[in-house]
Amino acid sequence: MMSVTRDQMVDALRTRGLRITNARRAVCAVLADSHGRHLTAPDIHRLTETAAGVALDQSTVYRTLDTLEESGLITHTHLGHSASAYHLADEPPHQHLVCTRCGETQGILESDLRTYLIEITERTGFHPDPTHFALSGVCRTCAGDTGVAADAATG
Amino acid sequence: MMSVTRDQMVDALRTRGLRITNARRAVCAVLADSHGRHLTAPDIHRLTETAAGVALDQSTVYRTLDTLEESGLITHTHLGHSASAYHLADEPPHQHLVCTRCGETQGILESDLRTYLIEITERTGFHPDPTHFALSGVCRTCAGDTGVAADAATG
DNA sequence: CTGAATGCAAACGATTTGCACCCAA
DNA sequence: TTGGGTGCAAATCGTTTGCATTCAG
Repeated sequence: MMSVTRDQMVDALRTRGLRITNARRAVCAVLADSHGRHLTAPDIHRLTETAAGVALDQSTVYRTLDTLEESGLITHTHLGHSASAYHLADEPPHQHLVCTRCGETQGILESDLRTYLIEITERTGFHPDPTHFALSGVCRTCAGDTGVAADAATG
Repeated sequence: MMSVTRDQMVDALRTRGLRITNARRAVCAVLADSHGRHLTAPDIHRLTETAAGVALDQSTVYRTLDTLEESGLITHTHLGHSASAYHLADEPPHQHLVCTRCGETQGILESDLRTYLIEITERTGFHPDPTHFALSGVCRTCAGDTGVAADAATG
């Protein structure tokens, strides 16, 4: 299942009447090549130079990410610690689960949370979007390690 | 329904063998007086001077908040934008719902999300703690304003 | 040619840290 | 008395901004 290519992203920008620059090509290339990993802005900044061979200023990276997000090509998620994570918008919507013990992040599809989303709306009238924030807790492995799962305390 | 008082917090610190200082008394006073509002560290810093009449250094505020959190008296939540929010730990555990349109934050009790929590654990083995991160979406009012609720897009 | 993008440098807001000084116990 | 706390100043990290320069269209 191939996701968007760099050229498709670039085309989308062109269609929007935006200019196609080396900076934008490089950032798109890095994101198109991210294979589902969550990259932070500093990550992307590094990778445009390392992987795409284009040295950009950090401000250009941030401005480009804003542009891509406004164009609907990417989204970002708050994982809590430090920088936020950027994804291709064409990945299936999912919520991130961050383990407070080992720090690992896994995803759960938004479609798997149907019951939850409906429950919140019924109780509060609020229509939730679980993709924008992570959810913390204790992952299967860490819970299994100690046999304790109840102390899913704030970390 | 009265929540913890400043003196109860201070006593808890004393019991833990920690020293009782003006700084700690002031921070506890501000928090005990927060009445469920979510205060950021900079808020608390300001309030210790404004409301408690004690001028503290910001680093002292952060160190004190860490101490209170380690002592189990408070918790913090990521609301996404800027600083994180601190609460008394004796408030019933709840997840924050942040509206991407009007910016308002409401809470939903963790106990009301039982189905959700169980569903996630069953599907992934992950034991979630919904209190540490907010959840974004569109609140009842904003959804009603436009009649549109489907575009609960990341904001 | 001309405004949209970029680079650069500096600012910003939240948070952290090293270190000398001070006060609670 | 003494080390746990504090203040101060500076550093760190992510992110933003003002402004002059450059380049895509």
